[in-house]
Amino acid sequence: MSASQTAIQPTRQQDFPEWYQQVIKAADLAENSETRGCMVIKPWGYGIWELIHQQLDRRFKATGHENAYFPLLIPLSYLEKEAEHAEGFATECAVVTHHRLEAVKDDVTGKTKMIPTGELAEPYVIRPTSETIIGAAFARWVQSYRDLPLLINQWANVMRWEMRPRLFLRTAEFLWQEGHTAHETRDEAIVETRMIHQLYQDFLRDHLAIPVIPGEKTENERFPGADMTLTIEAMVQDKKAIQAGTSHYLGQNFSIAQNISFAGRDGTQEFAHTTSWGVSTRLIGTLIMAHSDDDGLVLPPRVATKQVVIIPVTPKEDTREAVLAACHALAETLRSTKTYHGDPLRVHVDARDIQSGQKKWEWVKKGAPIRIEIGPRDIESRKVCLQRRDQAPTEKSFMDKEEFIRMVPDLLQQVHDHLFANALKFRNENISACNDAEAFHAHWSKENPGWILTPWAGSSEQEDQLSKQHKITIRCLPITEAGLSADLLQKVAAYCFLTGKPRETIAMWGRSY
RNA sequence: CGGGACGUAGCUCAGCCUGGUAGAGCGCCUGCUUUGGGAGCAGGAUGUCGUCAGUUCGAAUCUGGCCGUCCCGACCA
Repeated sequence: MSASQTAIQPTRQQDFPEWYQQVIKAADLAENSETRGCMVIKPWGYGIWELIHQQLDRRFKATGHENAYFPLLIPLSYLEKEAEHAEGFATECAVVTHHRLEAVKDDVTGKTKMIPTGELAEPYVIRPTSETIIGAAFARWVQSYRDLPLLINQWANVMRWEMRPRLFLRTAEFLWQEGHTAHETRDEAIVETRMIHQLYQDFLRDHLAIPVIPGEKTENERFPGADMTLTIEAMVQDKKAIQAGTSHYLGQNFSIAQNISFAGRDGTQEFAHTTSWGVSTRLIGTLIMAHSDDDGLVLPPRVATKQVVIIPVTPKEDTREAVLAACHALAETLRSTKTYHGDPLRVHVDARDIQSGQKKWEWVKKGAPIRIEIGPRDIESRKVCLQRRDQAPTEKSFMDKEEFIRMVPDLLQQVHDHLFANALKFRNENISACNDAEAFHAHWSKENPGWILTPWAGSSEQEDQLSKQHKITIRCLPITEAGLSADLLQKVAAYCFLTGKPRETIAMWGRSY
């Protein structure tokens, strides 16, 4: 392969969706399975999820939540209880209708086929989300205001029969966490909804190096059955939006439908206020699209299963043993003495008997944050050859070994900060204010136009009409204290150009995945 | 779910129009050479041609159903 070529083809510029798929393949993250719309998550991809899981789980527990597990199959009648919710998920539910198979021999071909039999009296829906079945449990568990708040999280798989699957971003089955909480008052439930919203923002910033715009969904875009949906919106490198996490205040809709009621402080029966919130393996798709480049995956250090990869360079047979020993010794020192954000460093020595150039490119494509090469000359000079994934693959620097050991956590943090800064800069460059109809329509005639902010006082119908016309949505009504610069916000006019009315909110529009 | 394209070796694809039971490149294995770089040469292995049926003496090739993938649309917290 010639040196001028990128490791991934096509490039982001040439064909972004195809580039995305090629990165997943080159980094060995996941593949399509025989089962329609479902993915096989391979070890390098699953490792990212394990780290996301582990690190988010700590935050959930630190804020008082406990994990539990509920059934995969939900009685159809449960789903029917909340009408809006049922309607919202109706078109993407997989349904289990039988409970056994019968072997039937085909007289013509002689082959045995398994035929479903034993039809169920009541079908089960494979959970698309668990509000209803967890709500049913909550109804039993909550008797008194003393049982509240009830703060539960579940790590699980869910199934939504999507028409157009895309690895990680939209698959028929995906992994996620779903938090479900019940509270005594509206205020407490809203505090919870907002707290998790903030937790997600912090997590994406501090762990995935992804800046997000936090905001509220419009009624059109809300979770079916919710009174309020808060979202975090990430911009990826083709300037589209990805809804990366949501936190819903469900009001008393589900508690009334499912009778989650309790004896209040004054002895009267009251309905609980519930919330739900989740992030999924979609985060992996988001981080791929946010950070990766034309040479493959770029992993933020905290979710890299191998943060430092040491590549022995063994040009001569007689120094081979010494080089390998030095590599293993360095790895062991790093593992046992250094930490990054409280976790022991994850260090890997790639001692495979293949050419070191090939190894290097493999780790470039897999996105290892730091690569270290050690050869006979480096041992002699007590240096290491340092390469960072946030820099060009050809870039290298030599560093005193002791200094490197001391500096590793800082270097990882530099990689993280660099990724975040780049993503933030890119996003800020691609959000603008728009205050008149002509500019608004012109904006969406461009292929990759980025997001715009507009004053908004329109109706749901008007929102719907504009969405259909330009294949856009109001990504959110941004929380103005967070995410967006005061400069930019000031540029949004006080009157809605669509209606002529004083603006009620600011709307952020974009195309999305 | 509608419109289009496609499904042949691990990957990318040729062969199909004009039916005679499979090919290339890359990858893989072996050997030699090379060695601060995804190298070179030589040899080798790998396919019930998505699946089920039909037409035929004979199907990767023709016909139909089904399944899947990709693109566009609809749908999508």
